[in-house]
Amino acid sequence: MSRRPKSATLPSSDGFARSDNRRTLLLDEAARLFGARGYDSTSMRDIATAVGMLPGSLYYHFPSKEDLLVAVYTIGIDQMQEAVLAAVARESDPWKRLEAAAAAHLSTLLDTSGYAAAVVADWPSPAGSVRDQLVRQRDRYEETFRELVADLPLGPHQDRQFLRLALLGALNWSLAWYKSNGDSPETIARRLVAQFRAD
Amino acid sequence: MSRRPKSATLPSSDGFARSDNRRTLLLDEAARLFGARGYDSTSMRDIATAVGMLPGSLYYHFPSKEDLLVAVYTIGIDQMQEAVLAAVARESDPWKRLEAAAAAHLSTLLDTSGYAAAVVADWPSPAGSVRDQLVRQRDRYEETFRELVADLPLGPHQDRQFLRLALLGALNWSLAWYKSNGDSPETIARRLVAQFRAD
DNA sequence: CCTACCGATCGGTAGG
DNA sequence: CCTACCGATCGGTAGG
Repeated sequence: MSRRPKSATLPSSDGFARSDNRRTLLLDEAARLFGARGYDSTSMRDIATAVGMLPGSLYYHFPSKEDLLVAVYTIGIDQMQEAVLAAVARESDPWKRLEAAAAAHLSTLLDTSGYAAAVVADWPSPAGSVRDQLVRQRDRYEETFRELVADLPLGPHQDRQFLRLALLGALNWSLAWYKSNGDSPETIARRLVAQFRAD
Repeated sequence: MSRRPKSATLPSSDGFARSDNRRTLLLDEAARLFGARGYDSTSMRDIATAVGMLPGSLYYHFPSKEDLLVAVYTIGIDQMQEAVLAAVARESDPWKRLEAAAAAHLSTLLDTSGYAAAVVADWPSPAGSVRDQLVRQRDRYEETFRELVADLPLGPHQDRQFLRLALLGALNWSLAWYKSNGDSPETIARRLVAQFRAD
């Protein structure tokens, strides 16, 4: 459940630590590219160039492109989960808790690292054998939002299932229109959540 | 502003009409594949196979894959625009108008033809020279929603810009979770809109 | 992690 | 719209 491969902080005096630093760099660049262009539109050569390796060398670290995606995806989900849980723990009012969760979700999603963006950008995409595994990770993450919505006092037209779907859609779709020169992700998240407040 | 290339309804007794039927079939299959898998993940060979041509033959109808996307995209936007305007014209209450627009948007988006789905699935993607053209078409379409939201009586926490962004996000993101065996697109759209009603 | 390479697939074209 | 083909690029591998 750590955000980054743990050994990235080891001393670099031996081959193992250096190898791990390269692995971390590789993951970072893969996340950035998958997050910005999507899995299918990113080639192993793109990643190799970004990280300063030759294409074949990537396979020393990951057996396939799909395995690389799974690693990025898992870190991305963990980052969001960790950020949301930490943010929610500081609040007690149900709407304030949801606001905090949305702000954490969005600032992780829109940060430049791209790990969380890779998760959202490739939401339905990878049709291969890893698909079920990725979907399960997402479902587990969304469970937190289900619980947050369960505590909300609702207006007469609202229901919990579609409030959750509408909110997550509003948040995730911001990837399509967000420009980093305007409101901060936190501000955007709070203003999006505000549209669902009936009181 | 027609939904389909007009000549698809011409008699098939000469070469021109037959050629146009093939062109329409080609567009239909391209839309279905772009909508389901996205532009980058669909090859010209996929489309050729679906339409029963050889790969090189596609270039008799469209000079490039990008031109094919632009044609699909334009039809997709036109379909949504037409459906929304027709639906809105039947209502006068502001919320009922927005509901009707959302229902029209979503049933076009989730129908099996894939034209509108191709628009939404490749929202940020095509980075090439056609990008600006596609973005302009979308912006024009979203103008209708801007006007619909302008007529709404709002709650104390709401504002028109973010209500529009949140609603369109909630609607478009349904592509990520919609399964055709549950609620109808119209029902889903109305329930999503209901989450924003403060009264 | 590099060298050197593989077969498959990609968008696209000339000529008919 | 087919035949026949192009150079470029793809994910991936053997051997060191």
